[in-house]
Amino acid sequence: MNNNQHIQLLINHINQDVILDNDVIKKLSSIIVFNELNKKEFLIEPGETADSMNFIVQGCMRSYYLDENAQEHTLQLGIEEWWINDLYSYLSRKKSRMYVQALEKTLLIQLPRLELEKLYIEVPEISNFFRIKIQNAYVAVQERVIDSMSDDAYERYDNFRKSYRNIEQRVPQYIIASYLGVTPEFLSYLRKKHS
Amino acid sequence: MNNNQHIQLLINHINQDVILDNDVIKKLSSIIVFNELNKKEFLIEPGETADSMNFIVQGCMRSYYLDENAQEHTLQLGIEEWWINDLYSYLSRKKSRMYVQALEKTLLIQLPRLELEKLYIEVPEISNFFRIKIQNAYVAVQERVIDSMSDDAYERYDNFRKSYRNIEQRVPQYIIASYLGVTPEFLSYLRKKHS
DNA sequence: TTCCATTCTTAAGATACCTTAAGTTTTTTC
DNA sequence: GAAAAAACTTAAGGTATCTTAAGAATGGAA
Repeated sequence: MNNNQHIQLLINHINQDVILDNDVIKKLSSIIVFNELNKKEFLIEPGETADSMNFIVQGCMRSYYLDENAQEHTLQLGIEEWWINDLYSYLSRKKSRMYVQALEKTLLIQLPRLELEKLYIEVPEISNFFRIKIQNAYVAVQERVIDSMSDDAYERYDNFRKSYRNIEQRVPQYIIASYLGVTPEFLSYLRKKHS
Repeated sequence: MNNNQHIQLLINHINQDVILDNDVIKKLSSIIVFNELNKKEFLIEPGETADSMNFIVQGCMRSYYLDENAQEHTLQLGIEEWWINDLYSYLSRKKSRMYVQALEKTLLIQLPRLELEKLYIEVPEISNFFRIKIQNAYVAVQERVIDSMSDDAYERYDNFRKSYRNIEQRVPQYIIASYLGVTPEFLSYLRKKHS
């Protein structure tokens, strides 16, 4: 695949929510930065500030943080046509406390914050699109709070498999466990019990 | 207290984040709606759509939802000078699945969405202010996900007391339990054990 | 002031989930 | 293709939290 096809993937994705004309597509294309990450490579590490929106063209990524006991907790997973970021750092412009990492060799389209914000002024559709994305991110996080309070671990795992059918096979189980908030051993036990 | 003093409370609150001149204050004042709720009265119930931003002038409120087993789960608590809402419903304009309820006789200042959005166009400071509030809401929810994965129930209770010192005394313990994600019996047990 | 409803506590027994440790399987590296 | 590293499984024993049920304390209404 060449860069034009990659850009087309992004345009099609955005077109699902708002309509972009050719002029806007040209403007948007002009601020795109491609970034290729190897497996296990970090896009963001604690102390850095997230300064772009990141669209996965090809590959698989996650964001996670380490608690006081150096335990990993995965906050977000993403594959092709998902956005990945530390949205907190991006929005607040403060230093991240998280890692954003490639789980496979991954190709990203990045939209730098400063140039994107200039585009918002000229192109309300782009502004609307990211407003919707940020709303969705809020809803997704709130859903997790709700789930973590009302569901037990197996129900959460079951929900996860339904919502992320394509992701499950590509991600090690210990990372799924760290997303669900259980130990890998307990997830393994649950899988056996319900199989 | 009279309405002008109540409006002043809101203005002072907003002034902590952005600077409003007299002209803006006049415009903002003109869209304010006061709303008084009795104890246990609902501001929002499932099926309704949140159509205003709601600032607590006096009183205490919470938002919660019921899971499949009719268990209450408290998502947000607020007292004087806090905002309370179902932000998901407000932002997405979809029907709420939550209750937003007064825990005491409560006086609100409401800013209707349609008029507020008109103001955003004229007054970027107001738009910025709510952008910051929504960012903060996102961060707060994400903090809860992180806490629920890394802390045990007593740590969460301890964090809650530090963050919401003024709220703890005004809210029944079973509601705090439903915020922390534990049973009231277990919270009672924890309090005794650590006292 | 009394009564009824609401909230809080206590305790016993049950369950979900964790810790540790060891062995097995799969993936990566050279 | 062999060796090393990473990921997964199993199982035993422990801890955190829940369920149920009953009684005690508190608060609101008449």
